[in-house]
Amino acid sequence: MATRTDAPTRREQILKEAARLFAERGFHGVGVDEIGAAVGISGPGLYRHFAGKDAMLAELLVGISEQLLTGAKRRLAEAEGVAGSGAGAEAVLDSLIEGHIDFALDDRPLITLHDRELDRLRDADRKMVRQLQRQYVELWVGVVREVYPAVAEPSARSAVHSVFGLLNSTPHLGRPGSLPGRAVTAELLHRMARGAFAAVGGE
Amino acid sequence: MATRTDAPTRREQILKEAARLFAERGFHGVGVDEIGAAVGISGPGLYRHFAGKDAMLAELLVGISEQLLTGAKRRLAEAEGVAGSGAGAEAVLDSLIEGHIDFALDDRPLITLHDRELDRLRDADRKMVRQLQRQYVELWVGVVREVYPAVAEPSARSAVHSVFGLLNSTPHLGRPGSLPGRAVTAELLHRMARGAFAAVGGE
DNA sequence: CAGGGAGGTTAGCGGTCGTTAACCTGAGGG
DNA sequence: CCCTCAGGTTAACGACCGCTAACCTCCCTG
Repeated sequence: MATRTDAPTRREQILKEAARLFAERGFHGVGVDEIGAAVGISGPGLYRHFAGKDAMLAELLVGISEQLLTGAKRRLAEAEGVAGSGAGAEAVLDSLIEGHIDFALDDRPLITLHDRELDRLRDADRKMVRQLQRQYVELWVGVVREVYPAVAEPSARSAVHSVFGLLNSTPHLGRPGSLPGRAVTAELLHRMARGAFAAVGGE
Repeated sequence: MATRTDAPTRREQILKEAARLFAERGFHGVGVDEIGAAVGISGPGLYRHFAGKDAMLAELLVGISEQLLTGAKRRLAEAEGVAGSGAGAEAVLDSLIEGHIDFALDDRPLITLHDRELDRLRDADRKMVRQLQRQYVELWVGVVREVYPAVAEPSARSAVHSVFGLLNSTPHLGRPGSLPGRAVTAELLHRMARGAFAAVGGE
């Protein structure tokens, strides 16, 4: 599956810089000239690679949602391949949390965009992103209810959304340098997420 | 101190509608004409009440920050008036959580703005908001470390930010109608917040 | 009853932004 | 050696947006 070690294509450069700028100043707060300047070309040159500013945001958001969902499905399948059921659920939940934390720590601008600029999309794109997000949430809900069978579905769904809020708080934790180390932060977030779920499950 | 039961002034109407619109479409995504239309006047009429669009956002964000900090200080003082120390810390933390949840549930647009549009402020306003936010965080950190003395300060601060992320997830919990009831949601969030802190404190 | 301020209105200016048009250039292939 | 085409460039257009100017109309008050 050829993990990409190639140099990034121009398209990828643009997407990365656009994500950073959108996260910093908001979709409407960034001009196409700035995005172009960030990759060394100027303004309208972007239109050789994207149909428009909207298309960049759409590709970013759809990409994020797909990546999250695909990763979660893979983790679920891997863990179910090992054990039959029961005790495995805890491990799956841990794996989901770990995956989400990796994403939140490594792609902070994307995490920021993910729940901030969704409404700027054209209808078709927004529906697609919403659907992917819903699938991701429902996957978590299923695992959570397997670990804590006493929790009703609406509560589980609220709990999942709230834990996402917790995990997605990484952009507020100070710039990468000031953190006490990536591994320590990841461990802290992981424990808090488990603690939050446990508080719902342990009536 | 005359708890306001009066009809809302025009200024307050404008601020409320502006908050809603800013939260829905972002600061740059809303025009002054739309804000005016939302309160029944049109466009430039707003300038009889505010110096400009920026001033509305500034007043909103400073107001939120002051309200949060003031409420937290009051709760801290009240609880310290009752008990001397020790066992009271738990009660103070519960009170802080309760206050933050009330705010997150009752003023969702403001919660959304609070961590989303801060960068659109003029330097002076942004510094003031940041300072108020910092005081609020530090107040929480102090209480958390009183309840869980084993937690180092940087961890406590990260934990507080993350719990804010958890509590501020209310805008993602579905529109007010679909919630299982305000009291139930508040209880759920409260338990999750306590569970998250406990997971950090109970090594 | 004069007058003045509070709170509106519409017209319009200046700047910015997304997008298109027209043109240029260098590398690869027949 | 020419042709093509990917990937740039600058100029410019049309729309929109924040804000000001100029004006109007009540309502209160001396």
